[in-house]
Amino acid sequence: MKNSRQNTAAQILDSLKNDIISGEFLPKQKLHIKTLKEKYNVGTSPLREALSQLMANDLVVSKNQRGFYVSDISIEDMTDIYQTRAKIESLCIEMSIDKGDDYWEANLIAASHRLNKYSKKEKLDIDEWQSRHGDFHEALVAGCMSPRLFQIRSSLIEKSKRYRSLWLRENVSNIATLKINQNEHAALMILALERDKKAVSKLIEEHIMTPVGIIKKSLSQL
Amino acid sequence: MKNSRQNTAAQILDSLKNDIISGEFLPKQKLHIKTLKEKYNVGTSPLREALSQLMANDLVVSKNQRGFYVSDISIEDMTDIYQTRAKIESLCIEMSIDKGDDYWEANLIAASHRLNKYSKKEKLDIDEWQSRHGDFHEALVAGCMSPRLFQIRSSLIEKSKRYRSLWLRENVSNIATLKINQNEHAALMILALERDKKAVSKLIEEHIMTPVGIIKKSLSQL
DNA sequence: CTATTTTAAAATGTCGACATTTTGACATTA
DNA sequence: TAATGTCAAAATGTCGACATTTTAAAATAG
Repeated sequence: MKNSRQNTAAQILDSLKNDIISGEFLPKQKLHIKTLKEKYNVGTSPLREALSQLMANDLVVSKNQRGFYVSDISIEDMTDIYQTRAKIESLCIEMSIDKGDDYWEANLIAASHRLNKYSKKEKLDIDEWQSRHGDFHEALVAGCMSPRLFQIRSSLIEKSKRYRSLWLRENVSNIATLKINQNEHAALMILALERDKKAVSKLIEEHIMTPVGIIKKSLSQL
Repeated sequence: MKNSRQNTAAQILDSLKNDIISGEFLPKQKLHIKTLKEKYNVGTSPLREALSQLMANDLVVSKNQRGFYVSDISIEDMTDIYQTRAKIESLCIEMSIDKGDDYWEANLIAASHRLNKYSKKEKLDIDEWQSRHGDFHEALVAGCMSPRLFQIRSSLIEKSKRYRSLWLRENVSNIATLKINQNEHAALMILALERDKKAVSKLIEEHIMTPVGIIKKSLSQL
């Protein structure tokens, strides 16, 4: 009963990824093979395999014969990621509007309803809110129907997670921000259903860029 | 004197990538660890590391405890990659037009000239042409200044290489196609310099989608 | 003759050991 | 004192062996 139906390498990959995104391992920090082996109770091979994949995900960098390091973060990188995310999201939505059918519309309305209801609650669990929020944005782009573009979108969302946690720390208790956010979500849905590509594009780009200012401040304080 | 200043894993990565893209390993083909170890004269660890990274690049897939396979190709996948590439390239160029300065313009003109001169030659080496062609398109998008977007662009070009080889096989001797191509290249440059975003966008998307029809035919004959 | 079970061969994924390279402290020299 | 050189300790990257799982061929039962 060693493996619950999964590779050791794959397990380590998840753990390491989470520990880097959550900030347990800090940017630029050295990742000593020996330490990691002890921490996760694994051998060399699966650990190095996981690190290899994290390299391809830009979360880890390696210098030849000089080991692995958590990749650095910076304001420039953060801005670039968010700008690119905004452009890609806009592209996805425009394609959704071109191709989306009745099911796309229905699912979008449903996801919007779920997010809206939850956002009005008194005591809200941040994880549940994040889940519904993610689902809403996914419903918006679901009509695009391009696996490769989705892959790019997911990858960018992953990359932005490291920075997003900074924004959440500042805004977890800030209800006002959430309300503004909620107005934007409502507007996004309406404009999408009206098939107003130009307007949705503009709004979604602004919407995604919202956290950038706050994260910038947080980063420059480090 | 074992390593000429590079990891074994990195060397294997390059070799394997090339051998998959060039078609030496066929789609869906099983990649036996033992065979690969003998072919490349390496041990288990660096080989598995290379395979891990190729997984992240979608050139290899792995089923748990059932080994590695060259990822499959299909008309749907090819179309999706090229469509996405077209959209991304269009995005890059629009940003270039927004941000490009005099140096961008000058480099674009230079790259265009180099491609143009070479395309008019009698006997042309396909590798040299490809190099100049790649440089021209890179010059077009160079003003965009987004590392992350470039990364996405490069990744898509890599992915399309497997299919592109089919197109080249059909058109390597077809001069007429090249001439049409050359007219488009000239038009692209002129429109870019005139900062006509709409027109460049439209043209570049068509330009990138050109090979799709031919590749489709080649693929359905397999 | 077909379907299930058994069994041996092959292949995968993991581990710990080893050789090579890097690092940083200490000694030597200018 | 600063700069250079030496050398041991630490860390990396690679290898081959081993345990576990999968495969597919032979044997058995229905």
